[in-house]
Amino acid sequence: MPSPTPRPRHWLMKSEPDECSIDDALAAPGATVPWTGVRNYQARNFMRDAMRVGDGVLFYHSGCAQPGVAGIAEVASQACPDATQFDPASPYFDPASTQDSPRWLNVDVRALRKTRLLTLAEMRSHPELAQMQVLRKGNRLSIMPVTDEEWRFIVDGLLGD
DNA sequence: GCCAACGTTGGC
DNA sequence: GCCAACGTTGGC
Repeated sequence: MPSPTPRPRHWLMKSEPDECSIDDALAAPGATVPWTGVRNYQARNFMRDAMRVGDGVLFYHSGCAQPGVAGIAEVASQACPDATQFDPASPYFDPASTQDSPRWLNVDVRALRKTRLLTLAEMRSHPELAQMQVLRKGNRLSIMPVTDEEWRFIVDGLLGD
């Protein structure tokens, strides 16, 4: 029998630093923030079906002048209904979602440390990272798995500085 | 179920 | 601000 693909244990999660930077996350109570506002089914399903507490997270700054990995974090909760979908004042309000059957979920993410910025350009320069999903043209997913090898390469590199 | 239109993402 | 890529919507 073919062995099933193991569950990813590491993730890359994008955040716009204007909204929540690694500094903001580290300054939050318990250095933990609810990862609300995900409105993409594939990203939601990663949180719902594959993430486990303790999984490693590359905290990635997107939609800014200097995109790249800005810190290391970990998954700190299971996926629960995202409260912002029920808040008409929120930009993430989803009038089609109901309390009985919430459409959107979020995990909590605990920031562990800020690192030097590993820029997209630098990531592209490393053959070891060439297969990373975040480097693919047209990539728009805000949450994606990172392989054990990619995780080790990046974390060792960042923490070795 | 197809597919065009539309909106959003995100790097540059 | 531009534009490529892609997800979603809605008419048919």
